[in-house]
Amino acid sequence: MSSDIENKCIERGVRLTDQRKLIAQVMSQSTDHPDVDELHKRVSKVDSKISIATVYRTVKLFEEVGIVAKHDFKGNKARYEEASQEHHDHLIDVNTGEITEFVNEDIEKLQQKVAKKLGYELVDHRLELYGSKIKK
Amino acid sequence: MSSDIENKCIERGVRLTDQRKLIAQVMSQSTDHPDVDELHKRVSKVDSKISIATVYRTVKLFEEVGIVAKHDFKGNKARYEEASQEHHDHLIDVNTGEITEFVNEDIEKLQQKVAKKLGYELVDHRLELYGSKIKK
DNA sequence: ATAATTGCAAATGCTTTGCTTGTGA
DNA sequence: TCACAAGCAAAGCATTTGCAATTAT
Repeated sequence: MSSDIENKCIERGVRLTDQRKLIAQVMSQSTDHPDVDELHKRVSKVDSKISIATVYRTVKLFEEVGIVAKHDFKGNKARYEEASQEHHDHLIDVNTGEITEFVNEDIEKLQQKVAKKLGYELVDHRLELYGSKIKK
Repeated sequence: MSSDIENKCIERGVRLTDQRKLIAQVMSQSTDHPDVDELHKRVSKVDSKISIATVYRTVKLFEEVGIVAKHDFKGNKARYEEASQEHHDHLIDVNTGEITEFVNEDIEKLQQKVAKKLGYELVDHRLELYGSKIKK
């Protein structure tokens, strides 16, 4: 019954309030990458009294403890997704905003290589592809 | 005497005011990637009456006509650089904010390939590496 | 001449925060 | 019980904009 996110909260000492449980549940069910407004809309359907400040605080907290991932794609407000074990990057449809996740090991390796060559240890990276659907 | 940016303005029908000339000159001389505040500081040394609103407007205009490039690196305000003919990506020093530009054709090709495989035509992309200097 | 640009301050949009009341462990 | 969380409204921060005065062509 309790979601994966809820378990992670318990593990990581995050106090479980009704609001957090609800936000966790909505995040778990979301397959897209909602922004805070959208998240607030979704949780409001269940609890109409929940404040958007709480959504902001919760999403930030969840990010800090590694439960969700935050993305600042071009020209938009921050969007969130449940943190997954496997790293992946994103392709954003420039027409619809739709997001496709992908993994490419070759690119990952090349990034490491580039950083090293420049004298850096790679601690993070951001790779976003922006594209428009090819009609077939 | 007139900078490269000034010539581009003339070519592209951008009216040349003293403020724009000054901002163009400062951008041309900058080898780093200054944000609007920093740009405003630099131009203010020459013209103390220039408004930050003008810097915002100018930088936006220059971007629209392809004279400068805007970057929204993680967690910071927008930073700008003079648009260069050759595409490049950025490695950001997480400790100092220092930026190193790089080009990697293999990564570029792989990005095209990934997009294509997912059914998209690649129209834009963003690749940023975040690293910390390796002491030797 | 006159349409575009500036400077200023007010407005914006997203996000954070102070404070008082409510609540999970 | 009592430190922490929620709700609300106010504050912050980067950026944009309305308007009257100024300027480039």
